[in-house]
Amino acid sequence: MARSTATTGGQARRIGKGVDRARQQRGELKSERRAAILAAALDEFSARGFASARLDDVAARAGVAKGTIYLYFRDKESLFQELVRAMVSPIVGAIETAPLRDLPIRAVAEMIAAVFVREIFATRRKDVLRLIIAEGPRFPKLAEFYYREVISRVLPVIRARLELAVERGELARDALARFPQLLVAPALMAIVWSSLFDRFQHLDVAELMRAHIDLLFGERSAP
Amino acid sequence: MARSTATTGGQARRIGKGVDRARQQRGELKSERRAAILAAALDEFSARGFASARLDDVAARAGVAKGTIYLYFRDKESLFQELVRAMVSPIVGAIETAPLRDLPIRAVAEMIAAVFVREIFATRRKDVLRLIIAEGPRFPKLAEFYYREVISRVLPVIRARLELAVERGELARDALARFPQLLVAPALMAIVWSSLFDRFQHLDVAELMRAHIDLLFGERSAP
Amino acid sequence: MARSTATTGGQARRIGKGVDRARQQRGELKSERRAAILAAALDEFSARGFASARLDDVAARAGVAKGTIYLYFRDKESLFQELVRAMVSPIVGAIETAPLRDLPIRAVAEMIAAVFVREIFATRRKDVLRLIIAEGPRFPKLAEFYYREVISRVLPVIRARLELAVERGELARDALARFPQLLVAPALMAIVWSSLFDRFQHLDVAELMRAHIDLLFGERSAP
Amino acid sequence: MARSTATTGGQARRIGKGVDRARQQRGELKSERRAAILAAALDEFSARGFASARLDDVAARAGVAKGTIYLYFRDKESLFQELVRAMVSPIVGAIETAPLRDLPIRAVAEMIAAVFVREIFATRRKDVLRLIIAEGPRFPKLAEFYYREVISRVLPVIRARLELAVERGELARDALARFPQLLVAPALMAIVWSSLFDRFQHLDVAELMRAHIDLLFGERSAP
DNA sequence: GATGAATGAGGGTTCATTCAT
DNA sequence: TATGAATGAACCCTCATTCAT
Repeated sequence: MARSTATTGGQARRIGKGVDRARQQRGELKSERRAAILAAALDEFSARGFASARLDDVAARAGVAKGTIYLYFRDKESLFQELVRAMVSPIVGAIETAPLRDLPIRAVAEMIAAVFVREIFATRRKDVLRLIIAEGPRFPKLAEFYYREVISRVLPVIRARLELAVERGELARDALARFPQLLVAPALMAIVWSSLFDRFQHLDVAELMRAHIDLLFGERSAP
Repeated sequence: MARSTATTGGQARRIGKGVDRARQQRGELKSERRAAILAAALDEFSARGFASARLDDVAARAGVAKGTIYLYFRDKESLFQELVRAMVSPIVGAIETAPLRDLPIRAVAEMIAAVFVREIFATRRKDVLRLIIAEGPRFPKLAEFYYREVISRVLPVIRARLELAVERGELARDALARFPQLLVAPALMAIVWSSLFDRFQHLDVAELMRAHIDLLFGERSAP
Repeated sequence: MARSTATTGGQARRIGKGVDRARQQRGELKSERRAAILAAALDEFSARGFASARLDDVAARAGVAKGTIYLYFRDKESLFQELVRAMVSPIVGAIETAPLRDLPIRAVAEMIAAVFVREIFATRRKDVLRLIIAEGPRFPKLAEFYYREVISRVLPVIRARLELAVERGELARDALARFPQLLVAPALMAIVWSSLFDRFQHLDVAELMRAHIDLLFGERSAP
Repeated sequence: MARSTATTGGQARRIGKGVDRARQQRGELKSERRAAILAAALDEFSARGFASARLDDVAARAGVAKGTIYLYFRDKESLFQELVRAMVSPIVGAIETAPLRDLPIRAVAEMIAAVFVREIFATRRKDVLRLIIAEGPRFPKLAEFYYREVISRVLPVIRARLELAVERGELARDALARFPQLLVAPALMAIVWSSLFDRFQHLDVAELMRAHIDLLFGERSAP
């Protein structure tokens, strides 16, 4: 969140005027504030849901006045949408650009599982996904955004690789290629389970994903 | 929903006076009203979520006055909880009492899938599950109820049968027995996908479940 | 405003049941409440203008809770529009149905002046007119309503009578017939003057109107 | 608007140094900014009324930052008052210093009408008058200012001339002398009508004023 | 039991004003 | 002097809940 300091600090290194430093600091302050509001919004929306979250609380948590939120976001819904966008957008590239063709299909699945566990389940993005699942039906634009930016970009790539695996004989059946959703269903289960039932019965998500892959591709080789 | 008729009819069996008939009719009326309110609540909660649903709309849809809701339910949250209870409770028995031991493990899985598609996905219970997924984090009691009444009763039964399958050699691996969640993850995917993305890309849920079972147990035999 | 009591009392005379009396009283209460809110709104809008008037104050003045206003009016603007309509509508008939043709033109003018002084200037309608003048430019619908309901119905009647006066030789010039606005301009002056300058210099409006008529039609005959 | 340039230019006449030129230019800039803010304020106040006008919009229209307004005016109300003062003050002199005694009374009335049409109705001053009429009741100081600066200076002059006309036999009646408001009532009508009803029915104000004078003083002589 | 008018606390949003730069 | 980000009081409107009838 405060990484920008280093970045812009590097850019402004040799300028050194007061005015520029002020401008630079103002720019930093602005994006820091924006980030603080987004972080606070994620906390509040996660804890209470969109409708019940109060901008008063978001502002207090972000350490700004209520009106300040409206300097950065048009309204509550806008804040929500931008929060989702900001968290979701960076994640797509990883899979899209991965060299899926050159790995064995099992390694592909393991990579996807690992990315999910490391980049989503272990981070705040898990909460964002939960929000999308929970609020999507009431925010058609949100669901559409997620479909367009994530589902429609990631799923075809996975399906293509699965079809290739069928052609290559890596997979005996085309079931997975026809329903790539089956490959990621356990990830969804992990998110829902953890938010609802983990306090009653802990679910080891990394192990769940491994078991899933074992089921699909046979026992794993020696680690 | 109209099952209550039979129940109260039984109680009033041997009385048969006009007054009692009135009382009986009143009893029927009462439970019909209650059912109407619950049905309307499901519609509204499904469409707008718990926080955004308005009791005004629930009352209008149920054809009663707003105050009447409070004659049957303590408050909005109570209505929500009782709605979930009323819809969830009847479903557990089916699996609990099924003769799982006597069926091949694949047939067990097929039965579970069939029950899900027929009794949940094709009914309003799908919406109830969606509500639990979406609102559970904000209603710990609700999540607990669902865990206690459904998860903790159904999952051990399934797991026991899966463990038996491992013992019997029906299953080569214990992955599914260790994580019976993997067996039902596609059902969760079906519910979430249908509520978020079906308008962009339809998902044939029955076929999804079949493909899932093929993956787990090998190609299906001739029907 | 409380005239409705007599009316409905007459209708319900011979029924005399508690239920009906309750219903009757509820109806009365409703229209009394509505009237109280309208009266309070007139006070507040007059004193502070539309934008600065606070519905909190309207509610307090009417002796109801803030939310109650919304049971009777959609929103603040609606309350304002209905206030104007309720006060303006009853006044048109008087001139429209008066037997203008049978009176000398001077008597017609005196009647109009008398109606203005008695029914508008001496009543709350004066404040309503002031509101229309002040807020009309920001409420095109309001100006249109007033034009349609009052101006376009009253002015042509007056003009027709003035044209008849020219034909009959009652008037030497057609100036007034071409610009009937000139006949009522002093009424406008009275309203504006009284709201702005009366505390500095009192304007005797009845005498102003008489002087106006003297100027137009010559010295008045013995009263 | 740019008259201030001449004024401050006169002060700096004999100095002529660079510094002073800078100071002079700064002075010009200052009063230009002030003028720009006043012009923008007139636009916004006219379009939306005092309470609904936003200083944000005034600043944007004037091409300055919001805070800059507060360098020139104490607060929103102050800006409004000074706007009215700046626009109203210059107009009084014209009538006060006109050689009313030497013109026939009809010519006096024609002059007043001409000044109104040319200097007020055809200019932004019309909007200022409309603002005074609309907002005066909520701004006692404003009404007082206008009464003191305009009404109490212009009306007595007109009245005196009308009384002289009665003495001289130019007027048969003293009605106009007793109520000089009657002379200017059509001007008020013109302003109000144009702001409310002109889109439904256009009013030819010049012709209205001519008809008014015809009514008061008889048919006009050949032009 | 049933009604629905009434309540009033609560929250989203606006905007005049301030002040650090 | 000029800026414009920040503030927070104010206000409209909603809606769960109550209660007289």
